[in-house]
Formats: sequence, C-alpha cells, structure tokens
Amino acid sequence: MSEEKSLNFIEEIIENDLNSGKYSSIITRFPPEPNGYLHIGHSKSICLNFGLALKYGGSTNLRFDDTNPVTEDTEYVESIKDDIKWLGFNWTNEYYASDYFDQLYEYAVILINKGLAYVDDSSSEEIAQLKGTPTEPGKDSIYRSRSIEENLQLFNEMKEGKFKDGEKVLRAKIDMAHTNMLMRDPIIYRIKHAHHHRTGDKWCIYPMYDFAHGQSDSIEKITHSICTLEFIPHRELYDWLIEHLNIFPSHQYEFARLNMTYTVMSKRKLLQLVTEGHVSGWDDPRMPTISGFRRKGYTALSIRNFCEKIGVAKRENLIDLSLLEFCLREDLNITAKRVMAVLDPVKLIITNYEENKTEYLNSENGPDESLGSRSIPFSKELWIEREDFMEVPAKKWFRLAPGAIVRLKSAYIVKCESFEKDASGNVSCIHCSYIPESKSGQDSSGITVKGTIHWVSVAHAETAEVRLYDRLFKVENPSAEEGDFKEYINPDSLHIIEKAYIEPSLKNAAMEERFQFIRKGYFCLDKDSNEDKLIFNRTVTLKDTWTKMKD
RNA sequence: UGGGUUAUGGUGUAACGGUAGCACUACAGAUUUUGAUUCUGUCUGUCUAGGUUCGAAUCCUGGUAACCCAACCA
Repeated sequence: MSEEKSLNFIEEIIENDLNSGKYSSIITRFPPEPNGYLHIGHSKSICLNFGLALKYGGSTNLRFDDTNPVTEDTEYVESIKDDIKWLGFNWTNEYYASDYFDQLYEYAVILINKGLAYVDDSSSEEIAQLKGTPTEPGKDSIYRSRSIEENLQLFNEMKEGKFKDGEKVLRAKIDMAHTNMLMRDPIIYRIKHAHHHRTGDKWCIYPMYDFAHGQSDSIEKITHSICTLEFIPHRELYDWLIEHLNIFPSHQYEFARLNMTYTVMSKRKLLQLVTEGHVSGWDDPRMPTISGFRRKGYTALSIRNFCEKIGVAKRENLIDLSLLEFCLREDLNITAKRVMAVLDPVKLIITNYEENKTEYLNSENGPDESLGSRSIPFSKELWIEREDFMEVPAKKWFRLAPGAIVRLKSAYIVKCESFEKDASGNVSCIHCSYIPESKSGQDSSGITVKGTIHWVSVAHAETAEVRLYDRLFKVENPSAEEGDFKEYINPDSLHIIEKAYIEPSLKNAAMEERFQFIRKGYFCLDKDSNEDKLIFNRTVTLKDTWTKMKD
C-alpha cells in the first residue's frame, strides 16, 4: 500500500462538496490584476487553483481583475499569460472582469431598485469621517435616504459622464454600525475618467473590487473561489451581494499567502525596486518574480514542486529560501549538463607535457548516462581556479599546494612542483608535472588523490561574462524590520565576472539549456547574450560544505 | 478599548480523542574522478494555566501572542 497523502483543508472541503453531491465538478479561477508581474507568491495560488481542478477533474479560468484602469496595462496581461504558460498550466477560459461591465452595471441597478444602493455626493474625506473606526460605529450619510428614482437617475448620469472624478459614488446600503468595516455601506462604483486598456473610453464609472469579484465568480459559476487571508473580511460582503442579487452562489475560501526569506513579496514594493532602479527590471534575476526566477535559470518543475512542498494552510508563514533552492537543485542535478568553466583563473603549466600537443579527452555530461559525453581539449597550459591553490595549505586541504597532488577532472593526476608570484605578491603561475599513466578512464598509476579540480585549456578556451547573484536583502524578513525595507537591500547582490574561461563546447549553448559548471554551481545563458558575447547567469550555487567548514 | 483569523522543532506541514510523523535546514559518518550527488545517523516541537477523560496537540474554560480590517486599490 502506498502511503496516503493527507489533504489540505481546501481539498477536504472540495472532497466533501463532491461526495455530498453539492457539486458534480469544480471550477476554480486565477484572478490577477494586470498591474504588475507575477511573483513566486502567485505561483502558490496558480499551482493551487490549477492543481485542484486537475486533481478533481474540473476547470480553471484565467480572469484578469481589471477594474482599475489607471494602474493596469496590457504589458502586464501579456507577461502574466506568459508566466502561467511557462509554469505549465493551461486555462480553460480567458476572461476579464471588464467583460462583465455591462452586467455589473445591471446588477448595480438591481440593487438600487431594491433600495440597497444609493448615490453619495460626499467627498472621500467625508465618507472616511462618517465611516467611524473599528471601535466606534459610523454614521449615516445625508444622501443615504435618497429615493430609488433619484438614485437611478444619478447613477445613470454618473455613467453618462455628467460628473467629475470623485464627485459621486454608488454605495451599497448595508449598516453603518456594522462591526465589519467593509459592511459600512461600501463604495461599489466610482467615477474615473480614464482610458481602460480593454474597454477604452466606453466607461467612466468602474466597479470596485468587491462589486466585481464575487459577481464575476458567480457569472463564471466558480464553485471554489480561493484567495488569500486578507480577504476574509470581504467574504461577508461577497456573500451579501450574491444573496441580494440572487445569483449563482460561489464561495470564497482563504489560505495564507507565501512569504519567503530574504525577499519581499508585495507588488507595491517590487514596483518600487523596479522604478527606483534597485534592479534592472521586473525580470531582473534577483527579483522574486516568476520572470526573474525564469531568467535566472529556475525550472518550472522546481517551482511547482516547491509549491507542492510548502503546503496550504491558514497560518502566517515565512518559508526558507533554502527549500526553494533545494527543489531547484533536486531538478537541475538530474537534468543539467556538466561542463567546465574557470571563473577566477590562474595559469597552470604542465612542465613534462609536450609543447603544442592537444589531446581530446572524453568526459561524461552528467551522472545519468542518458546525458551522453563529449570530448574536451587538453594541453600543456591550463586555466584553473585561483581558489584551488593554497601556498600554505589549510587543515584538511584536498586541493593544490606546493608538493600536493590532485586530479584534473577527466584528465590526469598532477603534482605541484613550484609556483611564481607577480610583483604584488599574487600567485601568477603554477608549475606541475603530470603522471601519464593516470589518464582518466585508463588509470594504471595506482595513485589515489583526495581532490579533483576543474580546468580549461588556455589555447582552446572561450570567454564569457558570468553574473553571480546573491540574495537581494541582507535580512530574513525585510518587511518586518524597522524603517524602510530598502535600507536592507544587499549591496553585493550582483557580482559580474567580465571574463571567465569556458570550455569550447559552451560556445554552442542554447538559451533553454541548463549547465552545471562543475564545482561552481548551475548556470544558464542570459537573454542579454549575443553571438559575440556569451553571458551566463548563476542560477544557484552548489551546496558547499567546504567553505562552511572553514568558518 | 470593536470585529475577524491563527498558534505543533530553526522553517514549513501532518496527526480529525489512542505511538507527535514527513520535508527543508543544521550537525556527524560512509561512498565519491564535482568538498556536489547518493546513503546512514543525530539534535530540536504541541503558546500558557486550569478542567473533562482510562487516555488530550485534538474537547471545554480563562489567559497570552501574532496577523488582518477605518483606499473612490486589488
């Protein structure tokens, strides 16, 4: 018997609804507002909504919640669709709240006719004033008692553009003393003489979120409308509107949004990072956006697995970035092609190796045989990593040092005979002798070494720019710190290596390929690359127990 | 000082009155032509005080803490 995976609370609700016959199938929706790029937090919602429909044989709509024309744009619509597809999900229908503007207007008229909505001429300050506070009840507006006829006429005039922005609003007539602030006669329509990215200039009044979302769910017959915790207080209004409009009863359920260490997740903050130039754009590889992770080299599978592992519950959480990185490495480890690249080079000369000779050595592309193998040029002069040589070796040092032996990956065992330093005291060249019988794959030397290092032949090396990324913030939870979150930006989150030496096979790297630069981490080509210049992003480092040991 | 939501190892998440489990992290060891991977093991937990019960993370009562709600944002 396989172990039964426990259900999260939403799955339990759905199974109950299905078993009780309340629904025969489910419909979910993913409802982004097109006013920014999707981030890793959205991927939790996407995986949940699409995943549920997949699991229970239902369908999922993509619905853009585009009720505020001043913040929204088609650029965002396109990026959102692109990111969802990249994540691996397909929506059943593509809808827009703006598709329902006519219907929503009719709903508002119904409410007015029932005496459940009125036009208020108060300013926003006055409305706020009369709203009261969480501990004090609000007071009725003097416009609250307008007749149905007058409300009908005024609302129509609002639609006709007779008034300026802010002059009037339409409010639901509920209860100004309600303990839930959202039920104190919420505004449901406001005037905005603004161009909408889809409806153009057809409308100058736009429904508020609360008057659009639930009804849109209802129109689409969404069975389970899943959103984040901060919408809990809205549920009462959501249900109130559905009840008084007497429309299909969609139900709202709330789960805790994803928070992750060393980053921020609010669109407002992410927008700030972009507009103030702290990052190069929404898809900067340091951003927690889906496009940022994607550009950095993350795989869709790793993000989906991550969303699966973090679970769904109602309590506030702060997930360790290391769990995401674990999911990433788990995937990349089996799919990434192993190659060699030297990021911080120092020259190694094999004193007893023939001048001008080139040997082509076979090297496996990865631990899994299906990845195949390739041949790599080897010659007398090689680039190796500067950090792989220590003039005075540390305790338990496995790598190169005066007199020490080490294997050159897929090649020979070498012994360090001497080294040179330049005028400023830096090691400039290392002289080694090699052991011809130790050739990789046909080693008859009988020598065992503790360390294996990577290398690139000087004469055959190609060059590339390599971009190394570190966490964007210095602290685990920048939003919870004192003062402005931007004070906690990590000043060293980007390190550019102008000229790294890479093995020649990398010259043919493709955009979608993933590589492991042996011992250095996982890398992929950046979109800034061109034929003359290769640029690699470090997706994530390898786990490194050695540097930890030293501390 | 109102209403709502939530409290399980360092971090997440299970256990639905009957052995507190799983994953990540951390640490230790084995293997390794990547100090990676893989494998083995270890550490750490039911917010608190009472109560009900043969038995409580779970039920009851009282505290405490965190988060959300007073945009013509979503």
